[in-house]
Amino acid sequence: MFRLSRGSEYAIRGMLHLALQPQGKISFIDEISAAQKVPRAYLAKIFQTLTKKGFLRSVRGPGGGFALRKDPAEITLLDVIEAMEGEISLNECLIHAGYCEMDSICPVHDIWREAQARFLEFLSECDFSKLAESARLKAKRVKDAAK
Amino acid sequence: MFRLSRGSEYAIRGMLHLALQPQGKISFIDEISAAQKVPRAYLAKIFQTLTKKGFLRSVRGPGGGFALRKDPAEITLLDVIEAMEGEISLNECLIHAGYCEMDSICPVHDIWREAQARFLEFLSECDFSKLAESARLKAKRVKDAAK
DNA sequence: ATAAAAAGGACCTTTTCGGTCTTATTGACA
DNA sequence: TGTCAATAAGACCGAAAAGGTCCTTTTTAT
Ligand code: FES
Ligand code: FES
Repeated sequence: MFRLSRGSEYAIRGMLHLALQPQGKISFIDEISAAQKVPRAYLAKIFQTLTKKGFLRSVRGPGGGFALRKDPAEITLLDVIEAMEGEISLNECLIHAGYCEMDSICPVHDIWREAQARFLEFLSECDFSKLAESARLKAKRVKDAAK
Repeated sequence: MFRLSRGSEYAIRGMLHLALQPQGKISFIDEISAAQKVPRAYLAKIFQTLTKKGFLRSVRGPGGGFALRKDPAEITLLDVIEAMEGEISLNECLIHAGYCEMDSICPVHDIWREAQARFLEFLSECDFSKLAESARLKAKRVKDAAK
């Protein structure tokens, strides 16, 4: 179906939520899953893997929760998506050179490579400080319009 | 996993095979599936749907087979992929406006829309006459190198 | 000690993928 | 007219992935 997984989407929404908090603030899963409308248990699992991958800092025990481990500007959309889905390749043939015996003949190969490169580049240009910024702008616009 | 389906790949390889034949030449499934290393029965099914979608012309009975129905230059990669996978949208939220209640707030939405637009544009710029052309070039290069 | 959090992992249902197989049709040709 | 070579149509299937749930363990603030 060629669609990003829900897991990635949830991960991104969750991280964005954290990026919008005051720096270093610990939020807990319940709050985030409610705010972002993501199933609690699922989000918990997602945050576990994001923690293992080094994007989040987790604190256990009462008052515990999650916060970003890195500067939002240091985390790109691509990073998060790859953390969730593994390395992205549009096509089996792109996974490792040599997988496809037709490499040297098949002209579609080059198209995939180029399309993928552009796509990844675009995603890697988008970091969470930018996302947070534009989320704030959007929220403001909505508020202003309501007045 | 964010990968194009094999179905699309096979479809593209099959169409490319046809695009490389002299115009109007009828090829049969057996020949194509052997040349492109695609399971015969599967390719047959794929060609059925490509026929229904108007990309191929099919001829039944002895000596029957398939040929392109349109000028190769009139068929783009995007056309074929969409024929196989349905309309592409990177994200559930992009399928129809209004699906996602967070449209007006979520900043990721715009990123998806843009990324998708670029991706689709790229694929729609690649038609089968170009592909055939570069396939011929590649084949020639391989042959020359073998000398 | 208690309770509030995350960590870890087993398990589960539904959907999609990537096919196969069987049974029609169709039509060229002997 | 019968036979055979081809596609058409569609039922069916196993494996994998998506998208979760649930339960137990560990940590830790109070
Ligand atoms: S089929 Fe492998 S690169 Fe085209
Ligand atoms: S969550 Fe729907 S657009 Fe971002």
